[in-house]
Amino acid sequence: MAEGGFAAFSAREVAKRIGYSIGTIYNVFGSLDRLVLAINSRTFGLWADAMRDHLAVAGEDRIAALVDAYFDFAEGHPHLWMAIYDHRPPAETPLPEDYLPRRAALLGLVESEIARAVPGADAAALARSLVATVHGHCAFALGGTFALLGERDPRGAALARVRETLSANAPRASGGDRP
Amino acid sequence: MAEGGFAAFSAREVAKRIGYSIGTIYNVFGSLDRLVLAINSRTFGLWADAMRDHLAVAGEDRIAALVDAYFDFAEGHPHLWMAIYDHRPPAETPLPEDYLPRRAALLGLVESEIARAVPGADAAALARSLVATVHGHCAFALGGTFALLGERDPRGAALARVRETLSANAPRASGGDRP
DNA sequence: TATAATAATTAGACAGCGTTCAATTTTAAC
DNA sequence: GTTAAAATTGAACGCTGTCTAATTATTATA
Repeated sequence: MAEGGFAAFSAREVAKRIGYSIGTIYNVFGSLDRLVLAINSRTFGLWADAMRDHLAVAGEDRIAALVDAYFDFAEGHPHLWMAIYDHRPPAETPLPEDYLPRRAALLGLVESEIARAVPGADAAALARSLVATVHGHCAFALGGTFALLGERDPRGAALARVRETLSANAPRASGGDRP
Repeated sequence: MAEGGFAAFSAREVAKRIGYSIGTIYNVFGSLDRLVLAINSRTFGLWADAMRDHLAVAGEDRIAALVDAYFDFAEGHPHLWMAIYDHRPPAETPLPEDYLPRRAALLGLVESEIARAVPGADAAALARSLVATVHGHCAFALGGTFALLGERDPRGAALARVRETLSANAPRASGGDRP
């Protein structure tokens, strides 16, 4: 998956590489969808770890560190990152038991920083929306859309948008986060 | 494509439905990638038309109309819309001749409105970034991510983010678009 | 109109895919 | 050592994208 991405991914290739037969893959995971979900669940864990590492060595601008960590992981593991969003299993496909907790943990990291940066606001709602904002920039960056449109600093644009939102939702003054 | 989406799309099925053989499809389009690109190119045209229709009947809040048009088209043709972003052809795949112009026309619609709303700013850069912002919200809405995270008003969130950015980049005062 | 040249169309062949399942091998328990 | 349970296998099925030789249809020319 990390090599060829979601489109080139195949259960048969997995079986070949780990030295098992295709049948065993299906006995363990049940379907290709659930195998991919297991991989994506693992990716959420890796992603959260990378985010925590970034935050641990971050200076006082933890928001910039967050955005950087987001982009760094996506650019460092583009196929793993894209597989999360490229894969659209049928709604009834059961999720691996770790899937939701790991995904929630990842969002929780963001939410904590938002809550710290903007104490009064609805941190959960802001976190969801700002993750969507950064995701949009990251998706356009990795997918080539930004290159097509002449955008050369996706990170900078994403960070600018995040800062604008945090400023606008800051507790007291509405013009910035610095008196 | 509109029925089953990108994952379920097949050149053989297309051939069957239009009453031609699979070979003819390949003589005309050359590869599945280029067939999908032709479909996506058409989708950009449909999308731009829908945006223009929305703007034509919009009130004075043209920014809200823009965001609404974006979401309306994506929600009205989810598979067509997703196919644009789900499809990742090899970089060397030649694009249909209308592909780039149509895509540019779509962005141009946004850019014009941004330029009107925020006269002084770099409308092109803002348009790219705000489209990414709205795209992120739309992708999370259609992909189910927002449902998973408890977000119930993706449109409202997207519009709020756009307004914050426009306010922050407004020519004179930095606190709002209304004196 | 008859013929030659060009274009359009076809369907079979190939390798690979996800999925299923009866048969087999390995492991564990007694 | 024997039996019960678990794990593993790979062939079979219908599907996919892609290629290509053969065929048909169309057009231009004599």
